[in-house]
Amino acid sequence: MVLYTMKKYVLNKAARARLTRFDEELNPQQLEAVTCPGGPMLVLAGAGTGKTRTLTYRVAWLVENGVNPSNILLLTFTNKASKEMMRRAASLIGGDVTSLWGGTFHHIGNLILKQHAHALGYKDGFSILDRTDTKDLFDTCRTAIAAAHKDAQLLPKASVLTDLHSYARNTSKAAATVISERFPALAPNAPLILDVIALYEKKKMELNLVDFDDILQNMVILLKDHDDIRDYYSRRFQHVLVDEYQDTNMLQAEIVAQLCSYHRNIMAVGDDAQSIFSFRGANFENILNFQRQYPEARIFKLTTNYRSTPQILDAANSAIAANLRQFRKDLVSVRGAGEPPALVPLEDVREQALFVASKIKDSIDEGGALSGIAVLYRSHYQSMEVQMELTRLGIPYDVRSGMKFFEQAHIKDILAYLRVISNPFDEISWRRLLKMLPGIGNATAGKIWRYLSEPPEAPLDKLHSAGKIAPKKAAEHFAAFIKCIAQLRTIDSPSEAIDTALRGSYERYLFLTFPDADNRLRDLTQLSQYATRYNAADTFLSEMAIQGSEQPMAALTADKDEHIVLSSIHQAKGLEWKTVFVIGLNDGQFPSIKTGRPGSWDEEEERRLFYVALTRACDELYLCYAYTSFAGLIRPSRFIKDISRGLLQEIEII
DNA sequence: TCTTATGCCCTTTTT
DNA sequence: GGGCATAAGA
Repeated sequence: MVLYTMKKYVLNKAARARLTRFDEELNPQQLEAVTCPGGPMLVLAGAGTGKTRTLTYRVAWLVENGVNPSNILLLTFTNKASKEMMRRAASLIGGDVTSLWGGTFHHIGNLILKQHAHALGYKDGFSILDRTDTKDLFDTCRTAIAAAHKDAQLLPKASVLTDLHSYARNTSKAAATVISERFPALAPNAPLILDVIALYEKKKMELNLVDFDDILQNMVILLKDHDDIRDYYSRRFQHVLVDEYQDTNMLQAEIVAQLCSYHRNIMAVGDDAQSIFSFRGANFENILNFQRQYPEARIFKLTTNYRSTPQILDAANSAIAANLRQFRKDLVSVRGAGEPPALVPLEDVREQALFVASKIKDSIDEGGALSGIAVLYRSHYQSMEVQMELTRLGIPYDVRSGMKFFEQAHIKDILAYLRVISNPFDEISWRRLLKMLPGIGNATAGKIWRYLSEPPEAPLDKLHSAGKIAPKKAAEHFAAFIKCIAQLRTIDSPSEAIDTALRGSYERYLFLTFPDADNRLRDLTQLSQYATRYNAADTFLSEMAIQGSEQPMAALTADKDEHIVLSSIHQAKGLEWKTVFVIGLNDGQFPSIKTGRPGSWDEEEERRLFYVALTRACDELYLCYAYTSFAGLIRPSRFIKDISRGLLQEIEII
């Protein structure tokens, strides 16, 4: 086990002077939470009440009061959020908090797991499966089980199996229970589904692979079953701060409980009305249970909203009021009056795109900042028309939904080269690489993998003789591939490895396969650039898998230009814009088609999502819906009708 | 007959 | 981008 050196943290005089401003810069509610001496605390913070601010000042206050930053753990929903908080905390105290551990559960979990991989039976260089890899592996397991049974076509698709399994693990329930409770339609196939899941778990271990849920589950195992490990980390982290507590699941709540078991200085911040990740096992009842779990907990409430005008806030409060399962807390805006949110009926999605784009154009012409505008929607595909219209008008935008940078085919392809070197048992990546060769499809790739994985020789050592299994058509390409892999084995630097894989074999495939090969090649060159900051492939690969959504490329592309944001509401969480357009507010789209009856649990979650969307806006809010589609007349979202009459202002488009 | 390649649908939300 | 049906190939 690695021991960390604790350096004494000394605060300089200038920093102390800055800190006297705390009571001027925080309201009494925030100040009380920030300066709480310790013990378990739950901060119930409504939308726009300065949650991030409170956490940031808390970090600064702790350090100011002599806590070494390396004894603080800050768990956030995205890595970006924790970096931003750390940066601001550092500037508050005019010191340095870089030794603080901050990031997502998965990020911190990966760091801890690396230290103790052997204790859990992993070999060195395990690969982390991202969302798409997980599905791939489930698909191969599904096919294998299907082949052994006649009625296999009844098996659900890999994506359904992935969700089901993940949900079961995140809620600590048996898969069979989840099937009967949440997927009753699948009940007749339950035995077969359980077989697929069992095979998936077995393969993952054999292939030295770790999926996202493993990271959490392994953390729980390490902390619960290994007294020395729990002792070490729970003593080390004198203060544990958790943001977005309403979106933690069973495993995460358990991890938090274990990590703060020694000092019991836990600060959980959350808002039950913004719990929008229950499909992933998140349970806002963790907030309720907090008081049961820590009976001595102090509760703080933040109810002053600094973000939105009273008109926007009234509409949001009115929208969420229909939810029965919630803590009541009406937020009060301190801002001056503004315009009521606009309700905009439009003929169809095309008109909707035209409206949004022309409004944005007007705003720019009047000198408005692009960075103050966002278009939010329920599902990624709803953004397409708006994207087209913005492109036509030459308005720069950044899309934050759909495929992640690291989930794109060409990125995954090139990383597969590095992955088989780092973890030669990575069947997923082997198959991916093999299928790129002409004439090799699923079946042949499977044959070659079975040959490679046969002991006693290691897969990488057997590769040179695997060409004989491939069809003649692939011979030339296969030889080049073998040569490329051999070359890669001698390279440590991930950046150099990417270049080698590109030149040695991938570039040819890229131009033969993708019409937009130029763009993709540019991405890969940038990826290689980015990789120069890592000197070992496995750290590079695991970071890439875990921080998938962060898109570090965006920062590198030097695209510092102003742009508007198109985002799913889920990804917009925690953010704010001066002007917000919420589009596609039609029943069937939002709430989505699968949503249950009014009053159901599903519907309440969708309504919370709606509430999150409305509360992203500071000054201007547009709620757009279409009244026709290719299918005929469609209805506006039932959530719009929940908002009291008079709070919205209907706009007529001529 | 087993495989690979291709064209045409549709698209929840994600660490 | 993924799933699925179908055409083409070996």
